[in-house]
Parts: sequence; C-alpha cells; structure tokens
Amino acid sequence: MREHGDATTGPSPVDQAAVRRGNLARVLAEIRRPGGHSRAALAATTGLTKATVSSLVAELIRRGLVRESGLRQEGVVGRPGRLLELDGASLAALGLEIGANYLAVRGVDLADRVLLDRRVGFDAVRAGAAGAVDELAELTADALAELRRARIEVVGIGVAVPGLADIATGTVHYAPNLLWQDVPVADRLRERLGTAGDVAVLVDNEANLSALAEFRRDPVTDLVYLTAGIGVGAGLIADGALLRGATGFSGEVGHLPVDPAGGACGCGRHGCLETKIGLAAVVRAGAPDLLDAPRDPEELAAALRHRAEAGQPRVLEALDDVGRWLGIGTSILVNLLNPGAVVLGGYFAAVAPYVVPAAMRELRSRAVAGEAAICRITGSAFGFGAAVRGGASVIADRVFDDPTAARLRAGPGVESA
Amino acid sequence: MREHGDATTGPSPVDQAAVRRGNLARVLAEIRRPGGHSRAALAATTGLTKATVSSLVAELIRRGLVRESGLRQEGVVGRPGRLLELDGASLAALGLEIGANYLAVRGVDLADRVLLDRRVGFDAVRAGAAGAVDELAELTADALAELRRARIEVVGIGVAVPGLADIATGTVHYAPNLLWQDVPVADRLRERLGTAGDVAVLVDNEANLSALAEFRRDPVTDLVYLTAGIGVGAGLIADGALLRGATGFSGEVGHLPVDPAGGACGCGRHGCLETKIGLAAVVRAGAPDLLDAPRDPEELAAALRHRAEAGQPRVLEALDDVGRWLGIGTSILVNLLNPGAVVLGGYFAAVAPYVVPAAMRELRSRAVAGEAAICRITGSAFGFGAAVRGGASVIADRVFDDPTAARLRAGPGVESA
DNA sequence: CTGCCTTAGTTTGGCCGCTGTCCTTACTGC
DNA sequence: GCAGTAAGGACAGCGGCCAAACTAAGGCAG
Repeated sequence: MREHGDATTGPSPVDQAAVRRGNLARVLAEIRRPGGHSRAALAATTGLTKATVSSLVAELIRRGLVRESGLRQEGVVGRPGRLLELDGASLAALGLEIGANYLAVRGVDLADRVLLDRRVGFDAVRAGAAGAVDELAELTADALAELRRARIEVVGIGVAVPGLADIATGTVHYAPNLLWQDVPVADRLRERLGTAGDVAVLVDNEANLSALAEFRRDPVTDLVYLTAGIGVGAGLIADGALLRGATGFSGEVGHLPVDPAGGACGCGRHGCLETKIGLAAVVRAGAPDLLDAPRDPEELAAALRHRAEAGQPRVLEALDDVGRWLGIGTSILVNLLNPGAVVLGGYFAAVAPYVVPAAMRELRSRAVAGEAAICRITGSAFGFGAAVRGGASVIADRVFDDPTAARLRAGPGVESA
Repeated sequence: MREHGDATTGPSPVDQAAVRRGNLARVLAEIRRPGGHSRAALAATTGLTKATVSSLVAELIRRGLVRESGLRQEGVVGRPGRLLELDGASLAALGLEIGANYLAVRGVDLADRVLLDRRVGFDAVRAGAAGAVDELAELTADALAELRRARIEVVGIGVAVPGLADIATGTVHYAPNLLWQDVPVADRLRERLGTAGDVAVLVDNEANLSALAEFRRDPVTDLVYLTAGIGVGAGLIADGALLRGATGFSGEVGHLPVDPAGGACGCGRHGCLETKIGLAAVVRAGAPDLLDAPRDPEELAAALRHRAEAGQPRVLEALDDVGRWLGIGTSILVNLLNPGAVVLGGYFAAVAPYVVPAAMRELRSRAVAGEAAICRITGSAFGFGAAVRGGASVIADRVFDDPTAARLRAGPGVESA
C-alpha cells in the first residue's frame, strides 16, 4: 500500500509491474505480426533474453492471448522452435454504434474474427436519448448473452456516437443529429446491463472511432479520415494517437470556407465545404429525384453508386465536382497536417472511384510542399461500418496495450490475477 | 549484453533502468513546480515511498539537478522537512538560430537563468550553407569556451533553421529563404567544434522550436504558434507534442486559400493567407515608404509598431485588416485542431495589440463549435527570440525527461555513470 | 527543562522482473 | 550412431521499489 494514497497527483509512479506490462505488450505485438514466431525469434527481435521471453509467453498463454500452433519450423539444423500465434478466441471486444436511423453491434474476438455483426433500423431522434440507449442496451445484452453461452469473455464495449463525447465519463455532451445534450450513455448502459455490464464501457465520437479503425488497417503515423453523411466530419490521427483538441472539438471540417462566392450554408456563411461535398449537395446536383426519397445515407450512397456505375452523366459530373471540392478541402488538411494517408468514409466510400481522381488532381496542384507531402486518397473499405469496427478495436487495443487486462484463466500452474 | 543485439526492431524492451529514469523524471518534475518540496511531500504527491524518494533525490543531487535549499518549513509540529529546489546552475543548454540575416546564440542553465544571449547580423544567403554553419560554429565555440571557463557543463545544442529539417540526422533538407538544400548542419557543426562539440546536437524547424518555447511558457495541451516574417508559418503542438506530419511538412499555413478573389501569390494561386498577412503585404498597405528600406523583419516590425503607437491611421487600418485575415486563418486552425491557445510570433508579436481584437472578432464569428472551442489569441512575449529559446529548452527538456542524461559529479559517495 | 507527540528521513529485509550462464532437449547431416 | 546446432528451461544474481522499523528533530504541555 502506498502512503497517503489520496494526495497523489499527476501520472502514477513507474514500478516493476509497468515493466512487465510493457514487455508483455511488446512480445504480444510481435506475435501479432504475420509470420511464424518462436520464443527464440522473439528474443532476437525484441532484445529481451530467451528466459524472459519464455516467461512472458507463458503468461500470455495463461491469459488466453497466445497459443502454440504446434507446427515447427523445418528444414534447418538445430532444435526446431515451437511456433506461437495470436489466440484470443476466448476474448471478445464489442463495438456499438448509435446512428440517427440505426443501431449497430459488432463483436470480434481478439484475433479480429467476427463473432456477430448486427445493424437494425431505429429512429434515435424519435426514441429520445433514454429510449435509444435502452434499445441499445437490449441489443447489447443479447450479444453478451450469446457470447457468454459460447464461453467467450467480453473485455469491454466501445460505443460510437455522432457527436461530442467526454471520454473520461462516457457522456455525450452534444449530438446535433440526435438532438441530444448531456446524455450519460456509459452510465445508463451499464445500469441497464446490470451485472452483465460489469465491463469497461468507452464512448467516443463516430469519426474518431472510424479513424482508429482505418488506422488499425493501415498504420501510417498520421492519418486523416474524412466522412460525409448528413454532415461532414473528420477524425484526425497524429503520430499514432487521436487528435482531440483542447475541448474535444477537433476535426470540424464541414465549415471550412472553400468558396466565399458559393451557396448559403446552414451555419449562416457561404461556400462551406459541406455545401459542396455533403450528401445533400450531391443528391441535389446529381440525382435530384432522390431528394425526398429514402432518408438513409447508406441507401442514398448505394443509389448514387449504381447510377455512376451505369454511367449516368449527371451523377458522374456531380461526383467529379464533389471530387474537386474534396481535393480542395483535403489540400488544406494536407498542407496543415501532412498526413500519410487520407481515407474517405461515409458515402464517399461507396463512390470513391468517381471522386478520388479529381480530388487527387486538385491535391497535386495545391500541395505547397509538392510531391513530398502528397499522400494517397483512398475510399474506406469499411464504408458506413467503420465506426462500429473502431469501437470494437479500441477495446481490443486496450488488451494489446496492457495484456494484464485479460484475466488469467485456469491451466497448468494456475495463479491469481 | 543482449543476445543477437543486432536483429532488434521496434522499441527497446522495458527494463529496470527505465523505471528508474521514469521516477527520476517524475520527482524532478515535481520539484520544478513552484512551492517548497520536502522528500516527504514528494512521496505524498508522487505516490512513491519515502525511501524511494530519498534515493531518487540523492541521485538528482549527485547529478547537479537539485539542491537542498537549507530552509525548513516552520511553525508546524514534527520534524521540519529539508526543502529541495531545482539547481541546474552547473548545467547549460545552448540554443542557436540561423536566420536569413542574423545568427543567434542563447545559453541558459537548467533553471532557465540566462547565461548568454547574442545576436549578430549575418547574410546567410551570401555566405552559403558551409560559410554560415562555419560562422555559427565559431559563435558556438566562443560560447562553449565561456561556459567551460565558468565550469558549466553544456548538455546539448538545439539549432533552429528556417526550413525543413530531418530531426534524426540533423540535416536541413530545404530552406527556401536561405537557398539551402540538403545541408548536414549537425554533422558540420560537430566537425567544426571538434572535441568541444562532443555534445548532442539537435536541428529543427524554427516555427517548431518557437512553438515549443511558447508551450513551455504556457503548457496548454494543444497550442498553435503562428508566425510571419518573410513567409508565414506555423508550429503545431497536439497533446503536448509537436505535430510534424508524415514527412515533416506540417504547418504550411502560408498558402491557405482565404480569398480566391484576392491578389496573386508567389505560389501561383490567388488570395493565399500570406498575401493578406505577410510582412510584405502589411508594409505595402500600411507603410509603403518602407518597402525598399530596411530588409530586416525585426526592424520593419519595430517601425510598424512605432507608427501604430503614434496613431498613424494608415498603419492602424492595415493592421486591423491583417487582424481580420489572421482571424479567418486562425478560425480554420481552430475548427480543425481546437487548440487551447494561439500564440502570435514574428512581426505579429510586435503589433499584437493592433491585430488581436479584429482577429478575435473574426474567430468568434467563425468557430463552428461556438464558445466552447474559442481560445485566446495572444502575442508572443518572446517575439523574434522564440526560436532560439525553443532550441535551448528542447535540450533542457531532454534532461528533465531523462535525468540520467546529466552526468554524475563528484561528491559524497561518488559512483560511475 | 523534561518527556511525549508528530513528522522527516534513513536503514533493512524482501519481492519482483530482467539478465547471463549453464544445461537439457530435439532435430539435421554425415 | 554421433557430432553439430539451435530452442528452450533452470538458476543465481542484480537493480529497483516497497513496507516496516528505526533514528532524527522540532513543538508543546506540564
């Protein structure tokens, strides 16, 4: 026990346990990399001794994170190594998402195998904050029960919301599209789940979590995730970490002034980026007949894609125009942040082939630092599913960052956690 | 010794030494905070035990970073504590700067007391890269000799350059205002200094180092440093660390498109921020008679300030206009990065009272997230001296981050490093 | 001014985690 | 078979932190 455990301020002191945690994470990270890894090989790549690696690997196996894949390196002289690989089949991370017109749940094990993936239509505005969280809790309870039946332990839940979230408390301060204000999502969710919800619950902005999902797929140090649906938003990753800003309001790209002579924006000014590349703008310009039809951004995106694939000139032209303005907006981000990649989510993902060429053209002509600062612009492979994936992976990453978060399980040489 | 010390990849493994380093830094950071600190108080605030704190403090004293200030807490019952304070008088950090028309050297001890501060006019373009570095080396050698005579050990040298620097190698890739390309500044400096230069040499961009200097003065987690002289640049700090981007080209704010209908810019487009708030633009608009007069930005800034203080309407109007465009540019940064503070350097610092009101007005009307995202805009207290201060403080901070970087010195219980 | 109380700082023994060395294990090649 | 080679485990040792006991130094009451 610490003396006066109360008065401590700032970061906690460093102790031996931190050394262990760090080295467990280091070894686990190496094992996650593709290719065979024996204990001896891990010792060589990590710089730890074989004895230490053996001890660390034993603990990772006891925690259910690693298993011996029995196979052995052949063809070379010497005793063959016992290969290790990521296990994680008995540990799951849950991602949730609250959208304006749907709820989503996705469960993955720690090796990223999909255990369940559901998406149900739901009018969150109509249901109100309490109703929406209750409905989400029910979906979650089902998922938890299902995983429990399969003897899979859930290590945490990551919730994506279309608004500003306080990470520390799990409260949504403000979500314009849901008409929410100061909703204690994490608390209410935990409360509704009862004992079943006795796991870590993390709430974050949808664009942030999407950016993390993309970052995990393609770990460039600096990544910009640009998305559009009802609004336009961005998730920024700088040097491997989310850039949240002083009060959590980073990534407000929707109202970048790109065309002062342009049309009026809801914010009161003219020519904001949103008026050029927002979903409403493309539909108006490229497919006006859909204006009052389906309200779901995902369906609209699919419709646009279909028409583009069919070669409809009006849609193609509108998308090319979107690409141009997207390139202008992107070039601002590139000149400021110099990311290693720009990933397009939301409806952009569906129509990427029709907007990226124009965007790249524009970016090339506007990148101040020239070729050295130009990065690729790609459509997200996850599309509208990025946020819920990000929710799950941010939870999974907690275990990879601190493997002691995975409880020890029974086995030879059982010990207490 | 590690086995196969060659094949290691990624971060080095965590060991006990890292624990020690971390806790030394933790305790030292606490001692740097104002107010009296006894060993017992440090134990309480850090969460370490008294025994450990005693051991850590003893080491910090042996390394010359801390001293007992003899004074003792009075008036309360119990044995009075021996107060500790930052020493660092025998350790110095050197900041250097290469400008287009000056060279600067600043030496501070680790308690940030100024030991020397020189600035000499020098035409770096005319002298060429080799000539400029040689001249800088001579200034540095003098400074080093002077400090050595005073028995002060120099722990490192931080060099600010107006261009893109490769931190790892200490090479300047490209410095447009100096007409430099691929100049190995650190290597050449070390070479010229000979054995005297057997210290860490770090080279970084002038705006980055300035941002760090401002950040040290006012440690908000997210800070934007905006500067203008010949060009316009920015140094961005996100979550306490410099935001460098994937290839080092972050902070290119000079060519933000703010007025497509505006005048032509050197970059080939129209209405770039630089054409609105660059020094050339203000002088042209507010004091055209100075256009071909003194070429030094610092003198021009002083002249503008004088005229503004004297109430010259033309200058005041030009500066107000600069403030407006500055506010527009700043609002883009604020909406994207949500900084906790925006600090104005370069010539802005001299005329801050005349540009900030208009800038704040513009920012207020354009911050998408409203009051919650609005931050203060202030003139730098360091002005043109920010970069050289940043160079010194980035070196000093290395010691604070890893106190074992300060060599052990003779004393009771001498040990080897 | 003496003795108790309180708080500061040191000493000592113990634990944890990594290192280095030695040993066993297991397979290839001759 | 038997040597050679590499993997993996056992064990002593060391650095670093913790807990508890101890010494040090002052206030305060009687």
